Amino acid sequence: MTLSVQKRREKQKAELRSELVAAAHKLVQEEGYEGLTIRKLAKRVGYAPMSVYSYFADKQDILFALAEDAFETLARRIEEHPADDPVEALKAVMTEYAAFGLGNPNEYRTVFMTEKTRLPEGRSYEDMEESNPAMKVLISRVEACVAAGRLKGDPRAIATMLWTVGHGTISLLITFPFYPFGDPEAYVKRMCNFMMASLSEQDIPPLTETPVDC
Amino acid sequence: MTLSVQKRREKQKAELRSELVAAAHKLVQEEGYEGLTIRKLAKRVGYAPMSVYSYFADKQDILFALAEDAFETLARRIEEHPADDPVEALKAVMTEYAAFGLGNPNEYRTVFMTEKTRLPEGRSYEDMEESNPAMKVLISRVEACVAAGRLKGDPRAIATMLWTVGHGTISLLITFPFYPFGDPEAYVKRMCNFMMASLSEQDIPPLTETPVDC
DNA sequence: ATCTCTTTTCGTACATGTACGATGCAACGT
DNA sequence: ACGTTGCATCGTACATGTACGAAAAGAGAT
Repeated sequence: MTLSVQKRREKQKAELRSELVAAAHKLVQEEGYEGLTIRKLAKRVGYAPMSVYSYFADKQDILFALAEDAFETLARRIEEHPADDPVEALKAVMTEYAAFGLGNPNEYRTVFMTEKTRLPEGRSYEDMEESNPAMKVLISRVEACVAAGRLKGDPRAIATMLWTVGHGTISLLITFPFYPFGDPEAYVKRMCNFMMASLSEQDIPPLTETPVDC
Repeated sequence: MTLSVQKRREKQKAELRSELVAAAHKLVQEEGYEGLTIRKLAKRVGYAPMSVYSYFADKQDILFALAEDAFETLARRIEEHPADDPVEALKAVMTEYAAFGLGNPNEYRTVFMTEKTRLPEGRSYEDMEESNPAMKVLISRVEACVAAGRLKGDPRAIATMLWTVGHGTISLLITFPFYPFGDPEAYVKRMCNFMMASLSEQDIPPLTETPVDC
């Protein structure tokens, strides 16, 4: 029964890992994001500091795990959102996404604004789409708009452009809170409406490998 | 001559500071961005590590100083750019800006993607516009487009929206190089052209403090 | 039961940013 | 000339992430 032993080991390891994530979560709740240190986390679960590295490659890996939890909450909130009109449904993705980013700047930052030295255990962008539930629902709602004739063009390209603008909006609002964007929510809605109005009047070609002249 | 003494002191200090910046620059050239440490920098100029803190508040401050140099180069490159048509001149700002960001990801990151705990010695967004030469030229070229009747609406709002999209484009390209945007330059041009086409068909209202419903 | 090999745990050590306070020096008031 | 005051310099110390390798624990073969 070598296999079953292997499995048990892996399950144990996964359990300990999520115990660590839970402890990290609590630590962040109690002492703030910068209060999360390897040593404190280890002490919480009764480990030696270096033992944490049996479960996480480095500190970033822990932060990613925390952020992943948060993003799952986001995906759930998006799904729960009413979606009568396909365009409104798509707008809801962007506004929920923005609300999440503004409400969870640390998590947003670790996922979307930190250097990706190594992609976390995955290998291609497909992992990113798989692992980022928000991206999946974004594409599917773009496809719904295209199917309904409300948008025209390549769904992936449209989704990528929406992502680009949404990310630009959120990350600037996070990084420069003192810049006079005006009301953050109003600015998010402005960009969202602007994009939908603009996209609905153009046929968006697929993303291409070859450079194109101006 | 109390004043002259004061001035001399300040000048000396400024000189030493730029000597430090120069040394930091050389260090980065030679050993890469993460090779820049306070201790190495201090050793280069024959100081004790802690003496560096007489000239910089912290390490971020040094990185900002390095980035400022780089951004001045960017501003110069933009100014040098041919600008027959006002719309083309505006597009040139975005493409040059993007080329700079993609070519100097570290500097771009320190200025636009790191947490702003304390704004560097300044106090309001005006400092940011003053200190960021690229922003100044962006606004002035937007104003030129509005004056020429090629764009309609509030120049600051238009510039901010362009900045938002440009930043989203650059920062995603920097952060997710493996995502299939296609050719980076092509993607930059796509977003640039898309924005100009879209903006030219809408009247952009000023940024507002009050939230607006959808 | 004993030995071997793998995996998990952890002790030690190091580089780094930086807080705190001491030291020395230069300008100034008397 | 002399004490005072302010400031530049720096020595020491600490928290932190983490590399390296040792110790311990567990599984399988004999």
